[in-house]
Amino acid sequence: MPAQARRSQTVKVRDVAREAGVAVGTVSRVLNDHPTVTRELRERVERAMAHLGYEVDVTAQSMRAGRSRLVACAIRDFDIPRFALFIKEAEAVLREARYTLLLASTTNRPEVEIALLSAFRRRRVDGVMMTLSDEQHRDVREALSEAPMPVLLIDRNRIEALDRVTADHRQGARLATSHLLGLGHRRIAVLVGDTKAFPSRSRLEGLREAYAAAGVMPDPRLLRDNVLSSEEAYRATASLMSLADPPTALFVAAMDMLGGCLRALRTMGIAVGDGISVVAGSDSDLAELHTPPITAIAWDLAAMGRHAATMLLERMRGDEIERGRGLTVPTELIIRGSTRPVAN
Amino acid sequence: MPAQARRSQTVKVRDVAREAGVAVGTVSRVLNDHPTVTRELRERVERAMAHLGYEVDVTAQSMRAGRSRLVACAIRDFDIPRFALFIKEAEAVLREARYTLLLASTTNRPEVEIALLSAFRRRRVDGVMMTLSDEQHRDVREALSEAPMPVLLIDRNRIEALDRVTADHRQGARLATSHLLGLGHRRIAVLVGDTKAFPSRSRLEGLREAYAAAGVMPDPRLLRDNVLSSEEAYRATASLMSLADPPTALFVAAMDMLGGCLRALRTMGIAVGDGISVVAGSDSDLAELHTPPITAIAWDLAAMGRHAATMLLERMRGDEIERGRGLTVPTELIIRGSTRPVAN
DNA sequence: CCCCGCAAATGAACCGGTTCATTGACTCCC
DNA sequence: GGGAGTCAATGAACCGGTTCATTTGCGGGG
Repeated sequence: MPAQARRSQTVKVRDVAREAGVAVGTVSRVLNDHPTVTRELRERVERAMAHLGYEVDVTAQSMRAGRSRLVACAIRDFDIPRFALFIKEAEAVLREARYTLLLASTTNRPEVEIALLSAFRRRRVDGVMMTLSDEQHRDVREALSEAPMPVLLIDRNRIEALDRVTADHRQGARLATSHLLGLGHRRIAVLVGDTKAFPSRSRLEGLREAYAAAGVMPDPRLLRDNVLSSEEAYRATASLMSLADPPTALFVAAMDMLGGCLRALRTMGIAVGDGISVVAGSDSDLAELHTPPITAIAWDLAAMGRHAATMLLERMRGDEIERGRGLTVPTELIIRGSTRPVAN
Repeated sequence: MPAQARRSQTVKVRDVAREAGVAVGTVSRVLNDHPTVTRELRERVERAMAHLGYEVDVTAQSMRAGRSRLVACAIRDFDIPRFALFIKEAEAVLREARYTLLLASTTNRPEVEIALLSAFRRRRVDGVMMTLSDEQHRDVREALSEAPMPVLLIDRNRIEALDRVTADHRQGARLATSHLLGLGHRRIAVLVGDTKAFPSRSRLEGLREAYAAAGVMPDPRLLRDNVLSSEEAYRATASLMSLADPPTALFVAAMDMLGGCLRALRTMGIAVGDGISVVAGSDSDLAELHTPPITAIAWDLAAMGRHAATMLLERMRGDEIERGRGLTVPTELIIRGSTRPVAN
């Protein structure tokens, strides 16, 4: 069927109005559940719509209204297994409120974040939830402050004016570190991600607090930051375990990096538990079902997704709420067999 | 700032035209890289845009053009870790082509699939890639055939008119089953997902082919279908292993169900490898790093995502291509320590 | 010098809804 | 009976781009 023919065939409010013998304004009011329509006309219009197979053109509605019923989610990389849960729950909440989710990857680069914000504006997106590669980045902050729609930060907290949903990574890291120190470990290797971002900064804080509480000094040579991929985790672990005086414990304080570390340990023939104590920064089937099972920090990403969507919707509704609300989901340490007293 | 004030402040083509001293048509032609604009005017218009901070309104463009530069992806559940890879790669290809990805979950229900197709039409979405809960569902097929935009099926193949990207699950299942039969296993338990959908059907075909080639009859009492969640996998495994004559091998022929099975085996104190041979239907860190490592079927989901997006874009471009093109990515069996000769 | 042909530029009409000032009908009350 | 008040319904104007029939300008040929 030629596109043109199809095009001219589509049923419009005009056609519905003619069929029902009413004005276009009335059809529009029926469409939008406006209260000032008599039951009789409403029914006539609805019959006409059903009869003609009418479907509103959302692009026309968006153009007129200046909003799109779209909510964008931009994160650094959606190939983080547990993050899918966040998105899944957020989408469910948004769809329930008759919004559609728009998804984009920032690849953790400021210029992409800025370009996406601009694209979202041009699309008249109604709200945005996103991660940031660097909360201090001047141009990103400017783009955020100029954004006409509400923006909610995902696991970021440095921009006071914006709403945010975070996990209590500090607490998790503190628990994990205290646990290891309590088992007598003093040479604890730590892998963290991007220290410009909240989660890693926050974990480092928790780590330091635990050391301070124990009256012990951390060894900076055992810290590896900017570990953002499994391959980097592999290399970092390999290099740490090759030190003259290797660590007795490994704290993988980044999301979804456990696999890379375990691969390195296996390659080097080092046994988890006996050879080295391991704590995973995020829980997973792998951590739970490994032999031995791996002590891990856990938090509820599904709840984060739901809260993020809910808070953003509230903000979009324009309710008079104080700016920069923050919600923090707690973290817990699940102690399993991979962490053992240090051998003397 | 009041929305109304902001609203009236936005810069429009009209304003750019006035500033540059040209007609609105010219501004539009510059925006769309139309060739019949002299370099001088183009530059003047571009300067005016930069000066005024002009941003096109995509909703207006969409309304006029009847298309939105949106591509929708609707899958049954995005909380399938490996699927994130598909989406990630598809999004990258689409963004490269200046399309934005719209994401929705069908929760594997036909009525949701139909509702989403309708919502995509109303939004003038330019293309759709999706899974289907049941390719034979009458109403879904009708909704698909009435869709004005191209639809590409993800790992589904029963609708001849539609393009599709599939994995060769039959091959994977055949290899896995032959491998187990070759090790002497005759009591092989099998978990599959929804047999109304292509992947499970296809795996069952491969399974039967392998049995036929070996001249052995499968035991239907060892088959569990409709295993769609980890919890169901747990229960199915537990029930299979409680049989009077329990299986010697377990073929987890569904995506991402390995965790549930392993949990059940662990709870029952059955050792993978010695106690039972296990094959995973999809590869993962868990399969690779388990002790013993678990034999698994692997395929390239990233490539599937790239191909899906590329094929859909070609179709959207309206190129004269035969309808219903199919692309199949190969599967391979990665043999690891979890599959051993049957104990006699 | 004039006319033709071509290319560049113009701006009104259009896309398909929503909004709101206006009209029309009806009720209520004095 | 008539005027005020209420409420439903009307439809032209509008949202912000794009398109295309028309105009303008310019070079070249006769």
